[in-house]
Amino acid sequence: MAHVKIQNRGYQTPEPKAGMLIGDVVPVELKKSVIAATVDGRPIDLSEKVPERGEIAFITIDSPEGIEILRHSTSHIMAEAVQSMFPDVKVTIGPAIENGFYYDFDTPRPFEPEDLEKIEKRMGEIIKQNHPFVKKILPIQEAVEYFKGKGETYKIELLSGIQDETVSLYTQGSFTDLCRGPHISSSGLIKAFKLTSIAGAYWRGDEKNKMLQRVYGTAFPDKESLQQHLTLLEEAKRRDHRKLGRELDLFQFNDDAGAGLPIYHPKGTMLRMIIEDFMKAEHLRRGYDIVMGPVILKQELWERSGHFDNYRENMYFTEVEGQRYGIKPMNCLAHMLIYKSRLRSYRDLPLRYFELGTVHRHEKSGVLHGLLRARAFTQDDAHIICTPEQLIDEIVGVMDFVAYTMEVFGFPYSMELSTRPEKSIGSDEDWERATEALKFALERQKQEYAVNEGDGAFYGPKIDFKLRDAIGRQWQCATIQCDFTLPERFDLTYIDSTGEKKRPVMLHRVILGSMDRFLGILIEHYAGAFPVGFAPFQAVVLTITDDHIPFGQDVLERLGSAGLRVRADFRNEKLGLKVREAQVEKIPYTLIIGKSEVTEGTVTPRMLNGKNLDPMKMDEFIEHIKNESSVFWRG
RNA sequence: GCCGGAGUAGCUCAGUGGUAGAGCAGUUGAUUCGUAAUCAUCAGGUCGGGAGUUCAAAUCUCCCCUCCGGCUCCA
Repeated sequence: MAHVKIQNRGYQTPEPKAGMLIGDVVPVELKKSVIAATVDGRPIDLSEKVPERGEIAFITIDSPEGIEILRHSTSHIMAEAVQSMFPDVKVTIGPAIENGFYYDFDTPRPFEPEDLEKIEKRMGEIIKQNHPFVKKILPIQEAVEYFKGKGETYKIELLSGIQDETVSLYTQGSFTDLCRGPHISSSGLIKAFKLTSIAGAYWRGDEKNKMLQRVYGTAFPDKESLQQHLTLLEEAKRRDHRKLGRELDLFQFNDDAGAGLPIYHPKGTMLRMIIEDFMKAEHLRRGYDIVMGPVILKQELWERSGHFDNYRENMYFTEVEGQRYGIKPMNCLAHMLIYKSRLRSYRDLPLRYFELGTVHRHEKSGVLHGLLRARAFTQDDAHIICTPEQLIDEIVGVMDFVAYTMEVFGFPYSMELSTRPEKSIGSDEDWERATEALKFALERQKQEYAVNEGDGAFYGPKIDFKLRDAIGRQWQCATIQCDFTLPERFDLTYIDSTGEKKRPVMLHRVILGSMDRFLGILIEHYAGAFPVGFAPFQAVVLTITDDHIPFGQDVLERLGSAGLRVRADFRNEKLGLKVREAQVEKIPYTLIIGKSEVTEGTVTPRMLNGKNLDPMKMDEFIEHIKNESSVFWRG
């Protein structure tokens, strides 16, 4: 046993001897929290024998790996509970996922919400019995026979895809599952779990396959962390932009208008306008030209671009006087036509066309989700047309733009490179070149990034940027997509320094992505309490009695003409009510006008945290707002 | 599109086959008030839409629309 090393992190570990199990060498201090181990990084059960050689490390229940194992084991317990309650249910797969686990079942009768409670209760009973998880290794053929006997056809299908000679089965209580492991040693270790929802899910994620019933749940090392997780879910509900959008009177979706088509109310429009104005100014500053294209373009143009073949099922079409038109799902076509409107020299390049372009995409009905997934939305879209030599610098320029914008809005983000998908156009060489360019730019900037194989757009590879919001959720916004195909299809050319006709390359890119979607993210990120910079109203003037209205009127006019977004509440109501309503509306500053303010000629700003600033002159308040508004100030 | 759940007043919700309800919001009136809800008054509904069963449907059945949670897809 001289070759076994135990990573003990300062704990006293028993000397490994022949015949000992991994569980036997766990330091006494860790007995309660260790649920599995690794040998040379390979996960392994505590019930395995200590190996001849290798380095053993322990996985505790509160580590990320430990929690994953705990959840995976809990999914087995759930499958046991389900099968004991509904014997004609076939089991399929049940992995741990981010924040929980699920198990997919093929059941003749769909589960109902009430079933969740019953399953939970049964799971509680099973856990109380504290059955050990027992691993058994057997030849594949024996495993096939075993599951055949049980009628578990999905397991047989899974086995047919496994190349190894042997597989492992785990048994706890009355339930045996095909599983790689590892698992917790005994079901009694599950201290806190909850089943959260039921959903349909296709077998192996393919919509051609049968739809199974998926039960979602989660498990935690202790009750407190489970409660913390449930509180976070509540918090997400509280921030839901669909709810806040209605409460704050920002926008609506209307059955009569159509699903997925946002309608912006005055305050929502103001919010968008402020952000759009900022984006326009920033694009001009960075050498973009602002352009505008029509919403519908002839179908033949979409055929030429490849959208008709590759994107048709997502497009709306219309016919006027026998002429077919496609409603744009992307903004590139008009931009191509602008480029082609005259002969271009290499001296003109790069050309950067920016459009706040409103597009329509026919998204499947089940995927709509407020502003985050709509059928009409406006992109902060640009197409950069440049020489192949300029490509890398242009990509870096966009990356810099994204970095700046994310900083302005206060979002951290990460990056992903997506490569060629199955359904795509263009030559292998072009794809290779484009992918290399993106990779090179990322590496030149020394940026960390993940790779998503096969996840590119149909016309080219892309870099996606994912931002992280206040409660840790990730959202995709910015994207840079390389395109060698559209310049080809539209025969874009420029004259280079030798007088020769050359083919330019093109980048599609967005920074915020969809303005609508970004707005939804902002609403959830700030829980509706927007920073002064882009809050629809920055201040509301409240009078205490009618005597204070004339001065209140002065304040309103003075601040308004200075460029502040301010409104008044001069109603004959008690101050408490007016303060409450301003608070509920989440207006950053409430300016209360009473006797002393009228006499002193000041305003006393109350903030959303309930605290007051010292009374100040109006000019001081204007300056205060100006400073706080940062890049959004346009006064 | 698929699976499950839901749709009752502007909003949040109660109402399981027998006369549609509450709170908030709204109206009108009184109150002139110093930091999260003053009191009273009146009004408000093709119970998502259509068809069917029944003496009788918000309630039962079928079709459609929309929303919610997922799957697939995606900004």
